[in-house]
Amino acid sequence: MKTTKAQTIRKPRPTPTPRTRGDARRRLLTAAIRRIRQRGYANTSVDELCADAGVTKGAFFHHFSSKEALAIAAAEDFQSSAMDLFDRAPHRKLDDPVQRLLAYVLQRRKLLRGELPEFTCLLGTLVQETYATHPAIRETCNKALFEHIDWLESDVRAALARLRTRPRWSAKSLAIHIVSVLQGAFILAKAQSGTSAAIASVDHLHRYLETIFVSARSRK
Amino acid sequence: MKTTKAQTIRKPRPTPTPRTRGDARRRLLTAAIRRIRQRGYANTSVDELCADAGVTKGAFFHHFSSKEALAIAAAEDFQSSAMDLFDRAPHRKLDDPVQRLLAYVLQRRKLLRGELPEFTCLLGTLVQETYATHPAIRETCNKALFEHIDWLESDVRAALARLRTRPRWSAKSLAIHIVSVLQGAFILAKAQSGTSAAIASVDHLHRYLETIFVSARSRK
DNA sequence: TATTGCATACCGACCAGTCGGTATGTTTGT
DNA sequence: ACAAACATACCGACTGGTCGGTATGCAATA
Repeated sequence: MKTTKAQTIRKPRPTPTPRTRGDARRRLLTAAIRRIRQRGYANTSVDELCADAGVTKGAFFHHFSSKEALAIAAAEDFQSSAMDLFDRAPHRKLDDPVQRLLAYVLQRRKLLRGELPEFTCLLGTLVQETYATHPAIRETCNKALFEHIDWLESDVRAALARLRTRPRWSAKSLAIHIVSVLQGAFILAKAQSGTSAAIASVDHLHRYLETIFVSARSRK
Repeated sequence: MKTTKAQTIRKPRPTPTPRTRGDARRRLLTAAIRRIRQRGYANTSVDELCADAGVTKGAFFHHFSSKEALAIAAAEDFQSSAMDLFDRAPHRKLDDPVQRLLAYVLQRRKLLRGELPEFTCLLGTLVQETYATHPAIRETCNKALFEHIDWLESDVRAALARLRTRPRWSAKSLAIHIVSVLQGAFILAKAQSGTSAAIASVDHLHRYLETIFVSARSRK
């Protein structure tokens, strides 16, 4: 097991590595977010991920202790990117919380025009596959999903405050419903290989919100 | 590689197989429907499935040409069982299509009280994981999902006929939305390891249907 | 006795993770 | 100012084990 001479001297120049040093982690995360959304967690191998990211296995296990650890990091990264995307949207500056909510739904509707692996949710994909076998991943996805729900809830709460009569359901339950519809829409889009069903469902969600907050006249 | 005599004579009594002959296919389907819902397609191995079903690999590949073929058969079987379950429910005999729809949603809500691998949808789980890699599975799930949607659509259509004013959206779009909400609810249930979020979402769906078909006074 | 319905043994491909090693900074003692 | 000492980033061959699928045999039924 000591050094065999033949092994010690391998190649004079293994790779000149023209790529910038230090971005392997970022590249792996990006590759994972794309790949897992497209092919699922179990069906994505570490080798594929490395090839995708243009790094080696050594780099992978230098930055992540396991495949599961990468998935967890990817879920967290995905969530923070998503929050950025939705929180920086111009309609966020609207004064009316009802308008903010409706604009959010329309923003998501617009996103459906892109490609499938771009608009689908990593969290939903991941958790569906791993909830029973990888508790740590499940918990991370749950946390991220409810972070988003909480974020929505504050707008729902503000919108509810403008209603004349208090409904029997909570602000949180409606925030949950919004996320639920979106997740379901993604599944139908995958089944269809198209977005017409997803759009139809999101449109109904939009109408539901209008019915609640607009048709029922607001206090203003 | 020809037969070695020592291999030919193995054990005098390999297994008396007390199990009834001829049910291996059924057992494999049942095992697959449970297991894939719980652990996903890629993470379910043929060996596990065989162990679960109490059959051997030989039996597996006698009945199914591949793992993919089993998944397709399981999806079809799952769909026909589900149709049975919902179509034979007592509330199906109600005259009012609106009541039938509301009762359907309540039935699904009630199912959420069971265990996760029992009420979740094999089709949604399967298609999310395989849509990009197994076109045949995707297509089967799509077909099954839209069979269910079509089934719902006929009630929606009948319910719409009772409304005074025709809405701008189609009967099919609402049927799609119903399925979408349910699929989303399953994802949240998996993330939560609980059903409170799923129930909240299904309740909003129920209220939406009421708003459309009940609150808006019907022609009767 | 032929066909169907399994059982057992096995195979090559692939997979997550390891390990010995190198290349490139960064800090520190002099 | 400079080099030794250390730390970080990365490389890629290798391993033990698992996977889907195959080859072959045999027992029960028709």
